[in-house]
Amino acid sequence: MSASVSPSVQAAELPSTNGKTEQPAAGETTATNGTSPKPAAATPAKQQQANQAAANDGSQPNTSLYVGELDPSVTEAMLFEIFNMIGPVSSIRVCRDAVTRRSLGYAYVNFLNSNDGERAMDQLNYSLIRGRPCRIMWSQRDPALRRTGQGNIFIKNLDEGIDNKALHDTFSAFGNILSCKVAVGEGGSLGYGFVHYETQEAADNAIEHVNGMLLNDKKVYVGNHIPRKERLQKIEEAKARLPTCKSRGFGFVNYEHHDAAQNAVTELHDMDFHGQKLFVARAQKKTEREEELRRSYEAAKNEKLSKFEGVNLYLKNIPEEFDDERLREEFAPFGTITSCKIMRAPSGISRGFGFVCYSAPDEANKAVAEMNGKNDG
DNA sequence: GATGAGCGC
Repeated sequence: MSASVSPSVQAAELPSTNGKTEQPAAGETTATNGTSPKPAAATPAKQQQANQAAANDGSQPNTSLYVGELDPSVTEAMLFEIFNMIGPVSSIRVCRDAVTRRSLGYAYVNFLNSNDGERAMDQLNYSLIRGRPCRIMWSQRDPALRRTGQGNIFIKNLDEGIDNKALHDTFSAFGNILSCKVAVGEGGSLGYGFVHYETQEAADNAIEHVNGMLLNDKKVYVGNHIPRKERLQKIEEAKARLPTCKSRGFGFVNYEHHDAAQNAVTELHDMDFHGQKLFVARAQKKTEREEELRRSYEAAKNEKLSKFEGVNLYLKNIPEEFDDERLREEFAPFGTITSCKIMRAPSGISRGFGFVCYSAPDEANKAVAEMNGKNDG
């Protein structure tokens, strides 16, 4: 025998919302006793067929609701009291475990008249039943839509003041919402939630417009919902691909044939690669590479030396208060100065020596002849 | 920081 409860007694105490005689919503129950009215005709068979047909072709029958997030203590009778205020209810069923009969936390509410479902959705969604906000959706027997996750989005960093209704109101601007919920714990909002749209277009629209925006002064994240399993899997994949230590910025590629290696050097050396100039050259032994670097450093040094040969003057006992400009003024009369520098400590204080470089040796010679040993006074 | 659960007589 079914454990469903006939709500006819409670129903009799409710104010009639439509002036007509209340229909006892006993359609789902097989329990009868001598005093209750005859089990209601509930939804006429034809109406049920029509509803089912409508549900099958994707449109809504407007009369069948799924009511979720119910406390296990919620009964058909309680739901009848609430939903029959909207319009005559034809039947209610709280789904229960077949063995333990414990409530599975959801129920079906069927209305007699079309559009009462819509009104119930508007007026009762997220209302508290036994202290818990219920979540109302259209009854959708075909599980395909729920399984694909199409149009399902995830929102995080929600202000604690944002509840189901507020979340629904914010996100209803982007499309038709099938289901919406803020995750809650003992202390209220957990700061994240879900909005499942009818279409992926609506979801994309919501992501585009709300991701990174302020909601109650908090910058929220909005993205496609990724099931936990998939997410963990992605994290693992990412870990596997990432190096465990920092790259030193160089590596080696071995080709099978010399031609290919040669070609790589020709084509890739100095090429822009992720914003950096790529260095591609024949791989050298460490000692070979060190030798080459030492030689090129030596060459650069020699070039500098020869460049300054005969034109660069070393000066010492430069007055402490001199700056480069003042030094330049002193030495300008003897030729064209190409560079001029007083050496300084990191603190900026003059070290009392420096360099003046002329464009030609005879200029430098003239400066030495005129300035060497000269007192600044 | 965080990625639910869910569809019947």
